[in-house]
Amino acid sequence: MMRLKKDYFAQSTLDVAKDLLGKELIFREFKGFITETEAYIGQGDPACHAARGKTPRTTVMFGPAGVSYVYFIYGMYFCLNIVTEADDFPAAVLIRGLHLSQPENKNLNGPGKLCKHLGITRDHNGLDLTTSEFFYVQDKGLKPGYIATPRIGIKVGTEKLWRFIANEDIVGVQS
DNA sequence: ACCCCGATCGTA
DNA sequence: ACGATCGGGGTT
Repeated sequence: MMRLKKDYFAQSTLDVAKDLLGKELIFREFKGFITETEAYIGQGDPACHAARGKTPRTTVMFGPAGVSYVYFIYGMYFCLNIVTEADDFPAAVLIRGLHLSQPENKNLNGPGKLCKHLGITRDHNGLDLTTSEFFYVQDKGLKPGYIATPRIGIKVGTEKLWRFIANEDIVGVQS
């Protein structure tokens, strides 16, 4: 079975964020390899939305691993995360880049652009990627190398190198 | 009820 | 470097 299940997402967030590079994300008719991720861990990470406890928005991050966390930002964009770790341990991996292979060959760099292109909105918050028929992640055997950098767009937690970018030569052109 | 500002992006 | 655009969440 290639599809990633709950045990996979329930691992440490940093491990999942790195390992998701090169995995294939499926959303409806769209299919593509994950090229960039960021880790957010509620405990000790002030940049994480869940850092100051459970709120209506962050509730899904406190729930089971493998569930989508989609949030609205800057009045016009949505960003897709996948919840990680054990129940009641708030953490998630932000999907920042996707190299689409279907239905077109296109590189989607940036979480806002990615969601806009795929049509991911608040309606897709809280979906279980380990059971959904149209929204899931699978392992196609790709294991790209990567680099780690500070995360983008945050003002706290910038010392952590929790952004992971797959090597271009394996999964396609970055930017 | 109010107000500040953000896990972004396109344009300058 | 900056503006667009609006919901979340802390504060009053």
